Amino acid sequence: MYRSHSCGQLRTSDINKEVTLAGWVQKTRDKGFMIWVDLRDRYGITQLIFDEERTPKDVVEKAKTLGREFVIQIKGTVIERESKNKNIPTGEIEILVRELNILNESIVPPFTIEDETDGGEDIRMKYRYLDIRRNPVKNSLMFRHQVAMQVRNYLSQEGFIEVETPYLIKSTPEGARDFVVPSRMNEGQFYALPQSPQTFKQLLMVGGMDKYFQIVKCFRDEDLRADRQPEFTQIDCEMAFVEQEDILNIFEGLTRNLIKEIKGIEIGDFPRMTYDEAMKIYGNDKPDIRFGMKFGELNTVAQHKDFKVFNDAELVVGIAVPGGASYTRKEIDKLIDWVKRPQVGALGMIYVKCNEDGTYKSSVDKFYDQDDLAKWASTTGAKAGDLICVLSGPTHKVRAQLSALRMELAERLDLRNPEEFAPLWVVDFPLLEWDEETERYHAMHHPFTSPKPEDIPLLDSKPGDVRANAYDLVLNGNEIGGGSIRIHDKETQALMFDHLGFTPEEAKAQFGFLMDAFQYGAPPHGGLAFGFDRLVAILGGQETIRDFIAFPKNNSGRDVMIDAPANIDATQLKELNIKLDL
RNA sequence: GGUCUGGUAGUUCAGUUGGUUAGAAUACCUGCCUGUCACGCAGGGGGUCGCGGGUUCGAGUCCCGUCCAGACCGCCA
Repeated sequence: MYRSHSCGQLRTSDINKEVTLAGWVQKTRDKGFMIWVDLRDRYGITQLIFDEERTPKDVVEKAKTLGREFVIQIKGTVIERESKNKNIPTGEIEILVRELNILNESIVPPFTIEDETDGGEDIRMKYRYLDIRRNPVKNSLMFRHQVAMQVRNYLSQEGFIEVETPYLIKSTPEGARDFVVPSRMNEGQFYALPQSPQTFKQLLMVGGMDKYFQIVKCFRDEDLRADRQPEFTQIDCEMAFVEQEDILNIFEGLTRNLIKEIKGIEIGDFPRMTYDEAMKIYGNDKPDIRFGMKFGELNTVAQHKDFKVFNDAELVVGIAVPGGASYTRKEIDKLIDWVKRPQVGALGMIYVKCNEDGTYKSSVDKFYDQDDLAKWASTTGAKAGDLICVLSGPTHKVRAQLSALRMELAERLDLRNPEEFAPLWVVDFPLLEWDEETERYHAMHHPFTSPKPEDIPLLDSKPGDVRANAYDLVLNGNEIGGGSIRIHDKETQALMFDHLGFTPEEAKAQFGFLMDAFQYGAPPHGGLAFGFDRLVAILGGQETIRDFIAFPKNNSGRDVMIDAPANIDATQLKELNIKLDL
């Protein structure tokens, strides 16, 4: 037996017990006459004491050789501390050591294994196994486990079955880039890793599984972000014999349960908003509704004067910044520079200070009088003391720009409280989206999403106006889930592929298996998938998902610890019939 | 593919207008220390200033290129 207790376990009630502990040396404090060692494991820290009067001499000598992160086992007696430490749970006791066994030594670690480490991101990723010994990372991984357990319990109780689907599947041109895997046994052919188990879960519905879920890895070969990894985990769900309303209710229940059980916060009915409303009010299909600063469209109250910039614009839109009237000229200029950065891309910004005395001072006083500006203020909901920021231009671009500004200002004004949770359903997404690059429509969600029946006549005349039975679950400005009611008959699916520019032959080659299945009594079905890493990070109050993933990739998609991806040798390439052209 | 920020001791960083032998904290090593717990005290070791080129009497500092890291835009059905 390596240990009788953990390092977080012993209390004053255990005094005089003979115990065996094992763990890592967090720190030694050698006072000469006495040596204290903080012994750490997953459960906590227990202080060991080596004393020149009470501890055998050879054991004291051995204790002097201990370094940070040595793995040791000790036998000793639990005693009461002479001076207690109120800051840790085990702070009233210590172990008077009788026997010390060094199980393994450690070279000096490259950074300190403490909550506030001295190590930067880079070095911690290279030595991730040391990083995981630290409380913040360890706790994040344990938190993830807790959320996963809650999800499994909830869905299982609701009658969902977890079914595994294959990772080696077929590449398809739709959607994100695939990671591909060469097949040795099938010369010149490749598998692809799934971007999601989408078609398989639909086939499970055809198979009568009725309620399916899976906590599953998905793979997308696209550039990374703080909240995006090339391999990530989804809570993938699908149900048969359901309408959109059923799905929203079930997964609203799951989300509400998670927030209650994990965070102890009760949340009522989730608000719902159409895609069109979200774009109009927040310029964004995943609005953060923890704070206001709603868009006010100003075309009717700003396009009647000689200000050409506004008159020529498709959309003139503003937001009220709480307390912004006190900004200095310099601060406002900096804000204007911020929206003019290439990442945001505005050509300029007009502002109106709403003074405390009820007057207005704007950067366009030459064109607009106090009555005009008062109308702007009422449209944007600006109060005395606020600053109205106004952008203009093509609708699509201006909304994105003002939305970026809204989020940036909320960040600066500290309006994004990570302990507050504001979920929101965004519904009625467009079915199709025009792609400038390929000059054709592509599916906004995916090609298996059903159009709203009443909009099907528009498919030929106004494809961009067709709405889908598609919905996203948004939490604090992040898309944490998305799904749709699927197409479940061959004819509609064929019609869809046709509108996406597939020839019938291409459709059959790519998705023939699905359309075949639809001919054998496919039930109406639909579902939803949560981004699990993101969900865990947000519940944990963090922006970045990396600390909730045990071994994440860096910005360039590399694992710096194992140094992957890497070259493979000539024999492997030959076996796979692959020649590199570099 | 693009924009921005950064790269100096094991680590986190400072380094002024280009000017003597590149600093601090922490970590590490040695010694001391009768209750430490961010222990304390004294001493010590530790640097190809990411890499390559250029300007200059002289470059950590200025210029060009390049590599790496991070944030973002594009991209992510």
